[in-house]
Amino acid sequence: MKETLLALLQQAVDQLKADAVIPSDLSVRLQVTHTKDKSHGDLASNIAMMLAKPAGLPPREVAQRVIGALPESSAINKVEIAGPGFINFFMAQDAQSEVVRSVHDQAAAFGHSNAGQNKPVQVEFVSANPTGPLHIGHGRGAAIGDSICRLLRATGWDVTAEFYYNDAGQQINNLAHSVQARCLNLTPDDEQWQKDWYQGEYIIDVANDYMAKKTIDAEDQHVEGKGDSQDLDAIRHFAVAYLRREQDLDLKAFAVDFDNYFLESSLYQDGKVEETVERLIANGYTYEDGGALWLKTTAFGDDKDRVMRKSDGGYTYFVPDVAYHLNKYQRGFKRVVNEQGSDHHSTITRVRAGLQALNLDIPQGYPEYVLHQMVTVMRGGEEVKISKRAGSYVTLRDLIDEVGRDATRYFLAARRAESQLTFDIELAKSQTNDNPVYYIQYAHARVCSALRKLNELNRDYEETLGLQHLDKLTLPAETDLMDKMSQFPELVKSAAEQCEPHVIAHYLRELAALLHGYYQLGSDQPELRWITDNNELTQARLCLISAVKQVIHNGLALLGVTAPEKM
RNA sequence: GCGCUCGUAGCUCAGCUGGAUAGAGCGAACCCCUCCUAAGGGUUAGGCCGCAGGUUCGACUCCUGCCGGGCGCACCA
Repeated sequence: MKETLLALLQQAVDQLKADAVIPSDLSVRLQVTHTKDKSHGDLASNIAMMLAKPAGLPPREVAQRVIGALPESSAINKVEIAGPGFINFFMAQDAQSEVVRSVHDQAAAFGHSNAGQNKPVQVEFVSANPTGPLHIGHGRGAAIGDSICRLLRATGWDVTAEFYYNDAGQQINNLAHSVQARCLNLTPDDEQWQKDWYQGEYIIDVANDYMAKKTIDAEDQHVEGKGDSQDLDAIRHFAVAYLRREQDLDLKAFAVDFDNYFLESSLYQDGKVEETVERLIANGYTYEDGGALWLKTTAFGDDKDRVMRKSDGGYTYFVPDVAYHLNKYQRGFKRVVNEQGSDHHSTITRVRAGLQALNLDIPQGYPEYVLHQMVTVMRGGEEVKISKRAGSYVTLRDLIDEVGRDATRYFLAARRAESQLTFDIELAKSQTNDNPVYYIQYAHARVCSALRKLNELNRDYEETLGLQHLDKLTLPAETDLMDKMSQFPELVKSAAEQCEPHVIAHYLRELAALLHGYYQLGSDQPELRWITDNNELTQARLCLISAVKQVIHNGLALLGVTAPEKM
């Protein structure tokens, strides 16, 4: 419907250029919006106000000219000039109802597009250190990152979801020592216990399994516990494998899948870190000072230069990061999205600076970042404090077990990434209308329920017949639903472009509200029920609500939330 | 102190990359089940969009400066 109008407007603009009302070389960005207020029609354009200046005419007069140049179309019922110069379009009913047909035709693909033209994009998210279970912050990253992947896939991108394991740094040494200490039956109260060791209970489990010579059996790794408390390398190897498996299981329970797992250690093994460093040196962006090797990140907008190689010979964390992103680029990912916690935002400048300093024509804004803010967990009005060192924190697994996967995913993805998020466990668990997840899912189930009811009445759902009688759907509640559904494809497109899954969550809440309102009409006036004595009308209505059901299904799928048939 | 980010109804949040009188939900006050799930619907109340300037036909949206919250400012990750 919107596309139709855009095409018509384009013709009108071309005509105005031909008539020399506006300069022929003027590039015009056509804008058509869905109106908030139905008295303003269905769609509106601000084109006249945009063209007022180049045309040298008052906006309302330009509007008159645009309308005059508009080709005849059966899709448009009425056109009005309003306010400062808006052109309001009242669309014909059959132009509105065509969306119902589209949904039936395209089904699960409705809302999808080929905007990405099958180009490769890599999305890196979660990327937690394998030093402990995933917590709610990782959960937010997982929910957002995975939804971004789904959005990009839906819009025609060739997506690779990747998890980067920092399995080579100091944190891993701390992990190994922590496990070793537990193997030796040390506790955090002992004098030998160092303060940067991990105190969590799970470390004891790792130590016990290692000593019991258990085997870690996962997709890409098979590691046996050696049972030797003196072999730190073996402990490290086992502990990392153990925790990676735990994290994988958590993610699986969260319905988050990765196409690739990338190990930081492999960058060292393959000499990629050395290679990167040498290239940076060769390009003249480094210097030695105080026994350390520095990168001139200030040449690329950083506050100060950064140490690459410490005086003890070790690399700082961002060096393998640069090597890793070079690797991404060389793997052919011209577009990369990194979803991570905003507490890591200082890496952005460094990684980008490092990539620029390689002189390989990697674009300046590479890679893209989506940063999410912290999550505060509330239980019964009390904040649940998260402290990793002390081992007392809300794990993702706990949340999934207590709250459920769907609600957890929805709540973590329903807010803009940049805003802080308060996760209310009681609210997420509640199965009432307070809870948007159930509200939306119920709308889906409600349609399913109506179709079941039809069967109980020994009547059939006749889709073809219904689609032939969509013109009978003229109630405001019905056209509102059509209008809302017709917005879905553009919404998905923009959500994917902006990497903003939360808009899908909000949209679904609104669509569900319209559906519930439509249902409720039948309480007051039986003739407004979905199932009536008039079969043609009934079938048309069933087509409409089936379409809504499909759109809710498609939208929830983008968030990784299920759409139950029954609740 | 510097950088990033946020500041919209009592609370939790939207506001489509500048558009028409700022929207939802919860909470508050009422109202609606002989009816396809009341896991629902309706009505009312509630706002100097943090503050002050600027940009223009037009600003919650863009720019600048303050104020306030979060995060980050290591030869840590």
